[in-house]
Amino acid sequence: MISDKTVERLSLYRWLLETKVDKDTVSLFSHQIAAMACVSPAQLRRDLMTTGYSGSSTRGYSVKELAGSIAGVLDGNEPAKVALIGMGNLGRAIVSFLRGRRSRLKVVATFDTDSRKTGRVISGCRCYGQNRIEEIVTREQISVAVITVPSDVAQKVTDRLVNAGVTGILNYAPVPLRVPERVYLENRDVTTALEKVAYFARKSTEKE
Amino acid sequence: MISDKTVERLSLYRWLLETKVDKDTVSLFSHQIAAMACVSPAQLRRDLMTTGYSGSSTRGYSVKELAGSIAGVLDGNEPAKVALIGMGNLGRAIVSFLRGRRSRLKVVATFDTDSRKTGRVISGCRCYGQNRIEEIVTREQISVAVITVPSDVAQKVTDRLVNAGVTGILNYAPVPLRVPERVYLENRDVTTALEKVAYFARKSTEKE
DNA sequence: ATAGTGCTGTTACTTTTTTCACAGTACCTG
DNA sequence: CAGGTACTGTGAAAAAAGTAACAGCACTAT
Repeated sequence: MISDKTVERLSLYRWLLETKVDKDTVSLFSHQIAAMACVSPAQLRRDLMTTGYSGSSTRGYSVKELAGSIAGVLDGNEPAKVALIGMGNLGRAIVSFLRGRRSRLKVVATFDTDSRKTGRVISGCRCYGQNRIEEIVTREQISVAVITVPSDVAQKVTDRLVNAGVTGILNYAPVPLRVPERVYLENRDVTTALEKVAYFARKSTEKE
Repeated sequence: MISDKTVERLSLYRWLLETKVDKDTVSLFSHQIAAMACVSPAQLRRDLMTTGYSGSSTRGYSVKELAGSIAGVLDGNEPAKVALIGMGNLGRAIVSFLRGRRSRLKVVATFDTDSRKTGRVISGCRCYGQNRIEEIVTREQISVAVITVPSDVAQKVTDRLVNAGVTGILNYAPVPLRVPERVYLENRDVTTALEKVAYFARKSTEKE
């Protein structure tokens, strides 16, 4: 099993290869990719081990082949279907951000309780009432959910999503969620992140 | 020096103590707080060691005192000043999310290049032109910045912020940023996070 | 050809983070 | 007031993550 952090970096490497490399650059050395990703060359090579792809000692890694190799690890046969629950400011921002991005991830449904939003297409994606979570998630075989609802309903929404078959959750609500072992959960609370940054920012200035 | 992860969890504990505990609950045991935070009791106790605060073996931790003790570690004398650069959808969402939150972090300025936004107050915060970053950051002694600009200008904006004295950066642009040693950087790319979740979601369903 | 170069893949090591386990403690009970 | 209980604080062990180091390779230059 590939680790958390490695998967994250693989995703980054691929993105760099696909978007930040000249079209006429055929191959790159580990230290070049590592520099772009701001990691050590050793770390990069170690991460790439998990993909099974081998570079050449004189030419480095073929940009195209490496990207394909990473894709082979990260991607499934078809794009993962994603639901987003809670079309507040943050929810809308994320949906529109994800639109126009690469299509390995497809936001196929959004949900809200506000009847002014439900039934309409917002940021290019159909918004359903939250009472239809089970129905739509099951029907569309959605496996990934992004939670951007207020924190007091986040656990309830989560339980319903998990029940309906979701196995990965990206949580932006500032509350820890309880999920079964088999469900992968990533928390992205803005406040906590900012407090952490502020703490280290302060420590950094205090030292001088 | 307290670690990354510990600081994050301390921030979470405090939030739980302040918002998720009955006003008439005077004290809690480690396993109770740990359950709320979805961590192990041992982890919680170890984290609390860094604050120097001690609980009682029969009563547990005083809610009020513990929160105060965590604050003593996390907070500086005055609230940290925060700037947010890039008032697109995501930037506005974050600013309005942070407003009405607790005031240990104060978003004192936002920046954008769009002249329809600059000079106005958006989501309760004054928006300046990006050409004034140095001026305002220096004048207001802003130490923390949130970056929500398009990825192609993120590095340039970062360099200017760092130059103007920012020592902590929360980066939402999907690009790795190069910062000097002394500056703390936290990346929060949405796409990468989603790809990671999708990967583990898929692994989870594949196993069955 | 052959020596030299500069890379890769991988193993061994170091550091960081988490978990375990238990001595010590304050209270409660009869 | 002795024995029991359920907790805390923390050293020690384990696990995870990152770094260093180097053998081996493919090519270049002479």
